[in-house]
Amino acid sequence: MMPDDLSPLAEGLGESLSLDGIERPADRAYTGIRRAILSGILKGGAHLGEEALARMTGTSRTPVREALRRLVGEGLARDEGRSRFVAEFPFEEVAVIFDIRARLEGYAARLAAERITAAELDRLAGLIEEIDRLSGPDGTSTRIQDFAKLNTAFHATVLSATRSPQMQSLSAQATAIPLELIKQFVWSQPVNVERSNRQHRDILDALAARNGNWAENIMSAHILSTKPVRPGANTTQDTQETST
Amino acid sequence: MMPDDLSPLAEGLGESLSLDGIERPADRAYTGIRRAILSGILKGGAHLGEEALARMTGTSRTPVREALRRLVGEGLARDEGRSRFVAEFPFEEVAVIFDIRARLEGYAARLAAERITAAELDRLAGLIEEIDRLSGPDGTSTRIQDFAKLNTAFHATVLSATRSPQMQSLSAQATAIPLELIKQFVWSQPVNVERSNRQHRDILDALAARNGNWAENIMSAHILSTKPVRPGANTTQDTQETST
DNA sequence: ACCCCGAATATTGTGTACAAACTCGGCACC
DNA sequence: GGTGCCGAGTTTGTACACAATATTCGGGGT
Repeated sequence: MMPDDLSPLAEGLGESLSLDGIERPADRAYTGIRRAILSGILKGGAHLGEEALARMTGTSRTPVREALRRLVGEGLARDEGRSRFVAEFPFEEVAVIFDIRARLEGYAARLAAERITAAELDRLAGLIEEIDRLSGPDGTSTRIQDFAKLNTAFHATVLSATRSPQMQSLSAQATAIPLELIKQFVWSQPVNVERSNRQHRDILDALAARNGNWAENIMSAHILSTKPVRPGANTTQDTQETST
Repeated sequence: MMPDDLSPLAEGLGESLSLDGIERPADRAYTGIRRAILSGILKGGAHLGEEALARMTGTSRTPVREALRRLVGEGLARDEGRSRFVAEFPFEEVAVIFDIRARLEGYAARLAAERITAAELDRLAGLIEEIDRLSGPDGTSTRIQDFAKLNTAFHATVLSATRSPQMQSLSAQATAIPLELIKQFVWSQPVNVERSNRQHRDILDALAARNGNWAENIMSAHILSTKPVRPGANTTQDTQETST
């Protein structure tokens, strides 16, 4: 049975990897709006009108509404009165989010150290090698997009090794930040890719050793090492209120 | 001093104060389903049929749908295939959630120590006194419901003192757990109310002293002191993988 | 007897119509 | 000339109708 009803305006931006080839409106609306926010097409503070988003994503208002609810829940959009707006991330807030991630994913690494499987450890090792291959050939940058993908996969693997739905849900929320901000602050320095991967190796070692304390602390340090620095700050102190 | 500070997550057990007596269907659906889950009326693993919930809450499927999305986002419901089910909280997961809360709210206390206002400090002091009055007159228990409300208000005040929407959103999610489980594990021992309030006083002192390190650690300890213990465990070790 | 296939049923997904609430602008009245 | 009220337009909220899909049960075939 072939669905002859291939969506009329199917081209759009959607290059989804849906297994069936079709993509349900709800997903298209959600991923479409989300990507628009994360990529900066929809800027912080922009009004999220349902009608306009429905046109933009090629669906109707119903899927858009549900997408908006989810986005509000994830912190990418905010309710304000009756309508919704793209969440804004002032620098202070981004800094807080990184400190939260340091603690959250640190604890995740602790849990993972107890529960991770050999297969998952292998996968982490594979990802580390892939990242190495990225930074190996041509000097450093230009592949930031690829690095981001592999890096996300690495962290996602650790997260899923916790076997905790709450942990995964909370981390997902804490990780959802417009890339603009990250790129702007962190990934401007190309050296970070190699350092980051060295830390990945340490994390893998800690997990393989089943050393929860080590895993928590190295993961926490890993994330703090990527914490953005306020543009106008040259070197030390200032917003370094973090430690334990 | 109740008017100004209406924290977003103050709805815990709180009864909504419908101004006109009218309540919008969306709210009724959301709070209705949420309370049903938290109170145990809808048990873990129960199927959340939209039609049935619409009848139960006296609305139509549309508000129910949006409520379900939000609940999934909060971790109280889970998607499974096409439909939704009440989230289950095995003991291991509850333990993890408390460890997460210890870190999350601990960091919240650190932030609050930097940003809290005198008015908020006063409010905290007032709440502590109210809790004292609860446990003062008649021995201990029976007022667990009142304690829960004041305790929630205390923590919500600290959270809102962080001025961080993400922190508040994440904590709200980490705090949403069916009360059944908490009561069953933690509040069975009546002594905890007094000890808990002594810790509240310490937290207040740390905040008033603007000592972020102290605040983080005492808050973390406070939450860990209420962490459930596996029913079959008598005394020490076992699931005590937590520390830093 | 068992397996596979198909229809009937139940449940969710989507679109749309309509209602309610808010906004903004103009006009009248003070 | 300023202020307040009222109405048109816009946007969100709610309900319902219909479509699509999963599920279950029954029948027929091997």
